[in-house]
Amino acid sequence: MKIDPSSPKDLSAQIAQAIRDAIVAGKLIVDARLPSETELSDQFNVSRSTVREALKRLAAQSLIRTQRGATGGAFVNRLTFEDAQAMHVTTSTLLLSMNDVSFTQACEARYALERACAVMACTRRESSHLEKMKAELGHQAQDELSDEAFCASDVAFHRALVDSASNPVLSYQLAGAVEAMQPLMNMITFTARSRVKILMLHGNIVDALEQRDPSAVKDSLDLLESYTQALAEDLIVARPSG
Amino acid sequence: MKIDPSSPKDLSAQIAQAIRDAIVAGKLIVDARLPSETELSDQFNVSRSTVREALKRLAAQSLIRTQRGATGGAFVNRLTFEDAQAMHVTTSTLLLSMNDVSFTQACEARYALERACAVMACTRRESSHLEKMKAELGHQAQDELSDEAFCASDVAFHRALVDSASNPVLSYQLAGAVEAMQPLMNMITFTARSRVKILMLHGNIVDALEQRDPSAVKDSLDLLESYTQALAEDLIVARPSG
DNA sequence: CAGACATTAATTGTCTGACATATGAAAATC
DNA sequence: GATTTTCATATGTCAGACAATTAATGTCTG
Repeated sequence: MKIDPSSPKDLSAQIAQAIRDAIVAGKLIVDARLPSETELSDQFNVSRSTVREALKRLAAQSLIRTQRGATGGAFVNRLTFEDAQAMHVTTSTLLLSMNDVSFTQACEARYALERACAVMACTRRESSHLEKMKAELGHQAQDELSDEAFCASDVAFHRALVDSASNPVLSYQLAGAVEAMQPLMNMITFTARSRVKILMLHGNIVDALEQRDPSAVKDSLDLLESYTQALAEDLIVARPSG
Repeated sequence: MKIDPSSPKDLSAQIAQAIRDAIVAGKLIVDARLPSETELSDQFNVSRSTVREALKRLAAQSLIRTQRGATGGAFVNRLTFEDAQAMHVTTSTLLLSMNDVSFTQACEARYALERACAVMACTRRESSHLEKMKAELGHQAQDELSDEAFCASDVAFHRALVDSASNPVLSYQLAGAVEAMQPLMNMITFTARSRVKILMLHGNIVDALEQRDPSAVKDSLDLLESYTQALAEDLIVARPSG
């Protein structure tokens, strides 16, 4: 692991990259302990502060964890699906909010991915998944729900749908797409009538899943997508200024 | 933005979180300049080193960029699809390598997502996409290619397929799934015979896309998935120890 | 001997102050 | 007016110190 002091990049960035490469290449395996900060500063011939900045960069990516005390130090972290998913959601949310992606485009991507799960979910879904979805339906039927709460339940419903495909890799990949949509969905004002319609469409999805009917699931998702897009369309027409 | 000195979390982690929250909430917009490190250390009542560690954490997530000099400082970064995609690929790759995810599971997720693009690609694909895919086919036909190079071309082919759906949100989401598979694919030894077969299946996909035939694209992808899974199956049988 | 308690050593977390380096803007000079 | 110099400001790096945490070790006591 070599460092170039004349590189345009910060020393701490170079050191972080060197350690990251070692992890990706498998030279540092999970739970392996890195040399202490003092040892690293000797190896790289930089100050301890610089090493620490490098380690903080890696910690921000959940690549390492640190522990104080006698047997402490920095350890290669096992990246869990949970951690990765949380990072993915944050990144996706910011990506959408910072790049004025059209609602149409984001929505299209989301439903395209969800449809991909639908077929698998039909063969794999268990009763617990259906119960989770039905619980969310019950929640969405409450009149006094705020728009935000309605959207949050909507996200939970779709997360359950994705999870019912019983493939954690798929769930992880789709979490970003589904959850990152929430801020955009929150912009929609759901009237009582639109809520009833969405509830009905959600019900169709659950029914189709219950009967393990892939094409019915696909059709219900298509309808829901069209309706969501139409609601967003109305929003743009109603508020052309903002 | 408040900091709790008695919290179990590091001060630098708390400060990073506070600034991150401000960015996500839109209180700090793109290209906004953060207070200088000295000002931040006064505001949070911590030392400059602690502030710097917090800023490095944010920089590691591409949330800010820093610039030296008189008018320099830390600025809120516009997260580009390119940045987000690179981060997603790194995370996904590590996630798969650290959690002994089965080839079957990862492969299944990948093809499920690709199928989702297929329908859209049929209506949206442009000739440039087809040309890119055909170029990769030509590449894959070369006998002297190493297994690694063959896999790399395979990834490029599938990336082109995903991109031909012309939805950047979709491309971003799928890049992780497709590219993270490469290390797993690299474990497969591609015989001359299996290469010919894969080449043929890839050809079928391109043909179906050219004719804008969604069900034909889907069928070719199904065949390719089955064949890939079968190759992996052979690998496990042939090398049960490793 | 067993358990409670104190000591110690190792390690990260934080602070302080200094200097190096980069860079735009203002001032001085031609 | 154009060019050069100076300067102020900001991040990048370094060095050294102390605080806080924690496991291992040593010590005392019953």
